[in-house]
Amino acid sequence: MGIPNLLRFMKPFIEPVHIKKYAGQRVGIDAYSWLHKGAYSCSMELCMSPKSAGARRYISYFMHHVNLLRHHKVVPVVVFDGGSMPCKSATDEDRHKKRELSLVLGKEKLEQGNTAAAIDLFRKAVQITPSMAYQLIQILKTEKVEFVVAPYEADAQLAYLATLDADQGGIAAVITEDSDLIAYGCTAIIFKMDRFGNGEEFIMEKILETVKDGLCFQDFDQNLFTGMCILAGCDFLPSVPGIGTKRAYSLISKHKNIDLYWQVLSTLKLDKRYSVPDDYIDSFWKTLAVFNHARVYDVKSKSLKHLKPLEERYLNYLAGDLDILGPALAPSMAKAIAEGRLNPVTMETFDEFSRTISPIELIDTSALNVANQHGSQEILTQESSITICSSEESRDDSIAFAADEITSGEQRCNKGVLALGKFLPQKHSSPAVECKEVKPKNTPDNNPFKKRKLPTDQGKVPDQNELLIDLDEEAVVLCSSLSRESVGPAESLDRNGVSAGLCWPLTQESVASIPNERSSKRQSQQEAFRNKTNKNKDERSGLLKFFMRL
DNA sequence: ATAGAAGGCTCTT
DNA sequence: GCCTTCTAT
Repeated sequence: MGIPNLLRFMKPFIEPVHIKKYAGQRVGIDAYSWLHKGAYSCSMELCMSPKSAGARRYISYFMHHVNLLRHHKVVPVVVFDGGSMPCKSATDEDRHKKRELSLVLGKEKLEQGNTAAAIDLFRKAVQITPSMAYQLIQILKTEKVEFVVAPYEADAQLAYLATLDADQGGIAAVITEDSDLIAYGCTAIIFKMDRFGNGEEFIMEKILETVKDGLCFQDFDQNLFTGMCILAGCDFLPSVPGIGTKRAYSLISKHKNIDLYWQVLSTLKLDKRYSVPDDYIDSFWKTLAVFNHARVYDVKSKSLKHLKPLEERYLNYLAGDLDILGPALAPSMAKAIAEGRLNPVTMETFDEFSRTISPIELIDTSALNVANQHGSQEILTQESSITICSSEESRDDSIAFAADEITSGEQRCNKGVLALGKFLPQKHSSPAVECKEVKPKNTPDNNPFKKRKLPTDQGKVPDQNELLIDLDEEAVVLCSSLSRESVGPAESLDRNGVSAGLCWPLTQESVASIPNERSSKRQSQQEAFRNKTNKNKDERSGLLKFFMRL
């Protein structure tokens, strides 16, 4: 993925950073990278029973990270991939086939009882489907998190947003794992951000002016930098065999002038050591055009734009063939895609039965089982309680868990705390008011946003084991990802049924600040919860309830 | 002998 | 993405 070895090559210019550096600013998120990481935590479930509650752990993972940003006052802007680029289809096919193979092999191993090997293969088989993205989008909507589905590459969309001012919907930096962002000329990128908010920062401006470890990009501009990336190999165009980041760098360094690319490419072609495919030069120009002028969605005009305005000279080497950027889309379509209503691959409306998932569902039922195992004593804390009413299995059980109590100062990720509560008997497995957030017109989706597809026959029937949350006058309902407290508990239980102590990624520092923060914030949170609660109540009429007494 | 590319295995909680 | 092996100088 991305440019092989580019990050290692650029290491001297990449510095540690904490997300709080961007407090008060908008930061873009490459949704795919978090979806993919989150999917590791439930790869088996995603492969074997995509509709189970367990298969949705990737959403919890994602929302945790979103909440980490919010905790640090960073405004997240989530960007999803849209349609696939024609020139990338070879790469995509390849990956897809490997994944399908792993899936088949994984199922075989599972049947043979070799779980370890199966899990291994399922991890390799994990794919991010449009359906997964769509489900996450429903959560983002209820959580009022800004998002946009790119017409094509999310990377291009992110790079575009990074060129805008915040008041125009722009972002100050991008969080991703994909080095393609560098090739797109993104100005500020945070790689490898962990659950505490620590990451590695790449600032384009610094790179272009600093000299370090024998590397000097002072004679480079953005365009040359992108050219170097392409020479080193990218998803759109494999490099000439034998050329990697180092040689790409020296090739560009040696010919730093306007006509450089012609010189670079001809020296390459003349060099007997390398065999340059005949169409390489042509492909090179086209790839450069993609990185420079990819189609992106412009929220202001609600239509497609180019990442950078098209110039005459690019039109030349494209020979007018703009289709390599992906087909142009009518504004109405671009808008529907961007807003997550239209599947960018099939151009069909998302299945109307795709369930709208309440944030509350993020609570994995396994958490309930855990609570059971541990007995209510152990999971009691005085401060708060959450009452959970599960639809089927736990109607008589008397337990729950809640959020709160982030104490132990010595550990940097402290105990997620369980509090008490009890399961309410379930009275209304009622024809629950359906969640009708989306009103599509036609048919089944199952079609991925992009490549990496997986047959996910979407259930038309809600899972039976969803949690139901009831409301109570004196209770404040927490919506799972609305606050630290709310998400903590569910996630703090790992799949072995043990409180994992990872309730919230807190640094020593932020742990120290919590008490004050909490008292001052509690009131407004209560208000917010109440509002939200009432709204949810109306909307979902009794589906999913989750109490917290304060 | 050495630099740089290519290939293999890992990644989550 | 990192670590190891391969290959060309």
